[in-house]
Amino acid sequence: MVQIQTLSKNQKIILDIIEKANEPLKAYSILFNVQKKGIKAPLQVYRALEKLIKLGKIHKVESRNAFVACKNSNCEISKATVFSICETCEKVTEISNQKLSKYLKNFHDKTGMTYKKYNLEFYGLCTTCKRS
Amino acid sequence: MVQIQTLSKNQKIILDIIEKANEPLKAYSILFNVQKKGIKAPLQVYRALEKLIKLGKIHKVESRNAFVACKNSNCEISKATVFSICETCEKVTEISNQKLSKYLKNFHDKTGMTYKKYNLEFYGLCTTCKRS
DNA sequence: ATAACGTTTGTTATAATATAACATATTTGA
DNA sequence: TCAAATATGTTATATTATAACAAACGTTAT
Repeated sequence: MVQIQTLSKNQKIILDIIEKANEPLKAYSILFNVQKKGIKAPLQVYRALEKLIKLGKIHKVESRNAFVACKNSNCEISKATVFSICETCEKVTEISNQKLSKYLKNFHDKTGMTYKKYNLEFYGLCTTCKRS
Repeated sequence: MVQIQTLSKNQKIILDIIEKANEPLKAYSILFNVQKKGIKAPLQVYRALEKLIKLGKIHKVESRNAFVACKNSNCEISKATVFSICETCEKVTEISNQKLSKYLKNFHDKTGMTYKKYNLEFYGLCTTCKRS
């Protein structure tokens, strides 16, 4: 049975804000932005974020404690994320590279551990910051 | 000139605890453990952690806000980390795989961004937890 | 030796990030 | 239609991390 997931009110509001932002958003900055829409408490934000992550609509950029909309797998549940992060301007880009994905999906270490998902973050200098 | 880095008192104390632990340690759990040694404030811990990371002696497991000793590059500054994390027992292992390291070191995306370092975290089930 | 510099320490206060616990409402599905 | 699952609202609190300032220490060049 195909599950068509409809988002709840809070989830829609929060996804909308994250999608419209062109940078990763922090939970409390999201909270600030949605207070006029009736979402008053951190927990309401965190609960929506949790669900949106589970659905693959957004990702958490772990090293930055920030959240970005998924640009790659349209509406699919994505458990494999790769980001490039500029350490100067903090610009974050989700990388979609088939070869890399395939390589990582098939990676297995000596221990025989099964990997269900991964998160890879590259840190460096973006082309703009490299110039200046 | 080769710089032989000697650690300061606090740095030694904190590195010692992290090295002796067989699991990632949280900053405040480290703090609790070193209070008998005179380290009383969070900032003292965080400052030592920051330095130890810079020296490559320890790594931060970003998704867990926890710190582990570097098992791989003995005393070298390590900017390329790969961890496997069991989502059930939370066991964390640093992975040292030459092929993977080489692959990631040479990776470059379309944008031309220069990567100085990366952090990769695999999540899954370790062999022990798989059995039960 | 000592001045100058960078690093480390100690300390208090506070900011930023995230979850617990409980009551109620809403949606979904057999 | 009623039971189960999901979502909401709310208050309180836990956890993680940094700001700001003053003092001590360590290294190096004179």
